[in-house]
Amino acid sequence: MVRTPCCKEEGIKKGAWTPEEDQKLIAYLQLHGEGGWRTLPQKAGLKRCGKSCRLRWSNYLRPDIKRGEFSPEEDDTIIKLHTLYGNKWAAIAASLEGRTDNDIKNYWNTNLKKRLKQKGLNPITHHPINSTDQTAFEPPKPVGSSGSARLINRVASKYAVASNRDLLTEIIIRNSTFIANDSQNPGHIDSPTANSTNKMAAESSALTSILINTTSPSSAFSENCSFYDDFTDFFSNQEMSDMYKNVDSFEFMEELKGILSYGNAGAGDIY
DNA sequence: AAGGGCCTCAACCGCTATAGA
DNA sequence: CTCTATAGCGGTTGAGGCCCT
Repeated sequence: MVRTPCCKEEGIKKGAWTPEEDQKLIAYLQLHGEGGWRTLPQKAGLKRCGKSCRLRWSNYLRPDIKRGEFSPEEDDTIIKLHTLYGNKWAAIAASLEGRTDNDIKNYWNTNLKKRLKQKGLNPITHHPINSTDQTAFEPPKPVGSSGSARLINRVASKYAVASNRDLLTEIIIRNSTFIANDSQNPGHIDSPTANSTNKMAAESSALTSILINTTSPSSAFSENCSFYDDFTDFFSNQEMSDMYKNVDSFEFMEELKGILSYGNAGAGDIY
């Protein structure tokens, strides 16, 4: 399709916008509203292409744009949504009021990506770097699998060596409690078709089974782990999907990483 | 003080999607 | 259905500021 170039005409200014240009654009848009970007520059007295005007407005001048530092809550949201969406900046921006996709993209590339790397996580997959266990570290599936169960698989196979069994037990059970509570939240799951007590019992049972039966943890967790399988007996696909969206895997991961002997996995059993 | 390297982020580029004539 | 204008998206660039030597 042949398109008329929007920014290649003679006399079109490029580069940083001056305060005068901003004022002209704001004044015009306040008077006439958004739209008609192609003819806007001429009408507003700007030597810019329409696209440049639109971007300047939508990324910088719009009154509802939030500027300044990102809060820790926003950081968390971006990281979590990046796990789900990847580099879909517009989708991520939709969940952060006042932030533009450009802002988030820049912030990700300059801050969050580095932060994940420093924590030993691959910023693309969000999985621990240098993992060789592809079974346990497969990319997340958006539907039909439980984030928490999968996470436990990963954590267990990677970090269980030289870990403190009691702490691991406590954390996983707490995480299971969270899931059970979440299932009772009418905003998340349509109806409590499965008894949440049974769910917790199933999870605890699966967990106990894993912990008791695992004597060579690095392979046993991923190869023999029945945790995910047990989950599927008690949760519908929709519930699994909802759980995946809502379980706070990153907090969970961070907590585990702080406690387990991360990066120091030598030979040994869970003790 | 100078200058070189690094970092940040606004802006641009190229492309696709969508609406409407 | 085709074509054009516009909107939107994600990747990339480069100016300017900061920091370190």
